[in-house]
Amino acid sequence: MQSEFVASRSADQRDSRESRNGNPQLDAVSLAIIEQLQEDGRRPYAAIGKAVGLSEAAVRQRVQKLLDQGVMQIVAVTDPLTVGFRRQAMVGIHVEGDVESVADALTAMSECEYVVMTAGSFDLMVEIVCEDDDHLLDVINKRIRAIPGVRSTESFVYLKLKKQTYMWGTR
Amino acid sequence: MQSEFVASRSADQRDSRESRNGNPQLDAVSLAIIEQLQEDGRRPYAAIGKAVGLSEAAVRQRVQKLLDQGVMQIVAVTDPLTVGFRRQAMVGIHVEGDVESVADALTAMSECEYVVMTAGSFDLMVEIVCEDDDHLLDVINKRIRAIPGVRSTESFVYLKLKKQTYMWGTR
DNA sequence: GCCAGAGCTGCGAAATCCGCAGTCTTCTCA
DNA sequence: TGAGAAGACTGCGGATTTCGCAGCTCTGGC
Repeated sequence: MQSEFVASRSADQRDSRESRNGNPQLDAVSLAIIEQLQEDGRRPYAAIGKAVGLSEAAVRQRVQKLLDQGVMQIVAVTDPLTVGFRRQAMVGIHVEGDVESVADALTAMSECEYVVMTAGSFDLMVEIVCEDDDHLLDVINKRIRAIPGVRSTESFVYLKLKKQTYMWGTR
Repeated sequence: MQSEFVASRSADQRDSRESRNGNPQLDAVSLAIIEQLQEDGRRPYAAIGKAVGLSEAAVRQRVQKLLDQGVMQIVAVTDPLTVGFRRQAMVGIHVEGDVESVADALTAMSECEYVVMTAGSFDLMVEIVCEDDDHLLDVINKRIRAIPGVRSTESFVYLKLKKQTYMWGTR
């Protein structure tokens, strides 16, 4: 299973040249490769090579490295509604004590699709994907509020998803 | 370019059998195919076929149909930080008047990665990806607040992305 | 100058993709 | 009730892509 990002990576996965924040430094060619794959994740290496000015083999090696490093992943993404998850919500969380440990507990929950630590009136924001209202209620009231350190929550139930892109770096 | 979801689809793209909300109904086999591609977007059709009990050609036809229908897309997703976007934020928006038109305006902005209409104390929530603080400030104060109907906004700057998955339907 | 490592190219074999013809089932309608 | 249309699947062969590897070039360290 590789469809998960975790912010920190182990040392042996890092590139030799890395920037201040510990992430590998990408050159223009790698960015161009990523752009190609953001348009179509199954585009052949030869076609990408032609677009970015590299041989098929070189593109293949770069893509493999980007995947190994965790810089990028190639996956199917779906509209949750279509796949049977009828309730989604963003939940803002106020924490007392250690925010990181609360975040870890949330990360471990399969219903939490997206967990981010924020500055502002919430300490954490979490996106939740559920099958129905009962499921959502259960997750928020029983599971999230039961985590030690969670002081209060505020929920924003999704009415309509208007846009969802994956085009970072294509601007 | 196909890396964008829009919630409403034109009539001719719809499946013959569709559920109440207008989305195509997926059977267990299509879900299983999606799961396979959520683990690895480049997995060969033959391997998927073996896993779900279908021929290579049948898998290929189903995948093509899922892509055409907009149920799923196969794309590269990246860690924005690695690709040079150092500031991300979730912005909650209070709207007066037509929420949909504000949402459309936000959808048109390339910095808005994610736009969703919500119930709760915000009418809209938007995820923004920027290169730096100046860029973020410009987007929020100059661009978003300039949209007619936007009454006020509240920002939550990302400190740390803890989890980001694409595993809907894999539970 | 020499070595080691990283990155690229070219190439042949193996695997995959792709289009198509044919089969089977279901559904519709006269 | 039967003809016919539509949808979905299989099998197959040719085209394309992927994959592994040997060899080349460039760079940095010593």
